[in-house]
Amino acid sequence: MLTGLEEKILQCITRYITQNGRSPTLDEIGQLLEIKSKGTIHRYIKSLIDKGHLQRTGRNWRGIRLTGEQNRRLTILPLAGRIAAGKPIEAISEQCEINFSEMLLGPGRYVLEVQGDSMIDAGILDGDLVIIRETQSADNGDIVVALIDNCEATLKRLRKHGKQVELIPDNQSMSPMKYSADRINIQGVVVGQARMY
Amino acid sequence: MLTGLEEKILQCITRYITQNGRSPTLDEIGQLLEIKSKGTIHRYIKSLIDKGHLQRTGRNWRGIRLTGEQNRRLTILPLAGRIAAGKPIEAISEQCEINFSEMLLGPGRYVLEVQGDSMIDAGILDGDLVIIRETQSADNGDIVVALIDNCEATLKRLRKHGKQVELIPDNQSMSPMKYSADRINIQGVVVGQARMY
DNA sequence: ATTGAAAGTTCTCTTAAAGTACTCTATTAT
DNA sequence: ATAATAGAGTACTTTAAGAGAACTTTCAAT
Repeated sequence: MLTGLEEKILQCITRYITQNGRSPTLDEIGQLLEIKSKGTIHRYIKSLIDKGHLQRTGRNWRGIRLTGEQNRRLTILPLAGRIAAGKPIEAISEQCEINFSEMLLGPGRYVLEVQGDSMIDAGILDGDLVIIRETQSADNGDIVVALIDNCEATLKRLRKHGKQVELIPDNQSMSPMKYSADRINIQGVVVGQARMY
Repeated sequence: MLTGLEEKILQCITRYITQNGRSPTLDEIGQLLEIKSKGTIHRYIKSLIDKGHLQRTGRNWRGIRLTGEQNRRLTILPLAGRIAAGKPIEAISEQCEINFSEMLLGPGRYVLEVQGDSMIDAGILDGDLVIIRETQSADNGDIVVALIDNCEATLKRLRKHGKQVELIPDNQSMSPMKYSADRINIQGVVVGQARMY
């Protein structure tokens, strides 16, 4: 069980890490909580480590880590339910959490900002972010980052016809384009899409 | 765990490589970061190599490579650039990272799975996830989770007209609905949207 | 092939900042 | 009264960061 101060310090550290990407120093914690003595802070950090809520990486500065339990909270949000027009929110029983790290993490992931409306029917709007997994190969129907003639890059849906490759915009007012396979270089496939309001 | 300088040097190298296509010399890094001693730079390059964030190709000049390991950070992904149909990927120099934790974290965040097509013109499709920030108040134009008569919940765009509240679906084939303000309860606003493929 | 400038490597020395280990005191609940 | 919690403060150790000297290696011009 945590005491009041332990709780406050743990929250403070969690917030600091999520905001700044690295852990705070003792003095910074002290400033945030208006505690003047870093000796005090240190004592409670230590008891939090003993209780298993924090870890320490070596003796480095800013070497406080959250334990796995808390770390998971960073990319997991509660999935409250389904929402549809005109119905109460339908509570979900089985899977009650959404883990974004599956989408975000992994080797060769990076983000592109989408410009233009060529994928609008797939719900990818101008300004959206797409998360790309680097790969040279892709399946039919995948949305891919394709390099045409080693020069132009574009985001389109892929369809292969033998030695022909078709790049299909998901936009009714645009037409698909066909290329011979050797002109097209797949750079990656879209594994996620996100938008912030 | 990276120290402040290690972090700065890694960022500096990444930016230099994306801008110039080759890695910088120690002195160039020193100039960019206003560090006079290349011995210092070298020390941190070395520890970055030890920690697996950089590689060295033989003993050539400008022989530093990125490993991609640094992309693994929790909710921060590199923003590689903008992509538009028919143009090369436009490299982004200023902000080269996207921090998803801003969207995902914070008090009172939860996720709903969207059912139906009522917000399709806003790029929110059936099956998408929306990240909600709990709040009772919202501004005109916000997409909100609204509770009608304490019974039905719905995801709509909000417009207030005095004591009237309009809930507008972003779907041309559906019509807005007006309610008196006391029948509507705002439960939260959409702060993000995500889709996984 | 030689050579000199540029780049990289390996040290030592220094300073400021951060972490650790204590002691002492005050408050509060049991 | 006693124990648990909370805080101040002091002294000390360790780490991060930087300067700079001395050295080796690489590269390109001759």
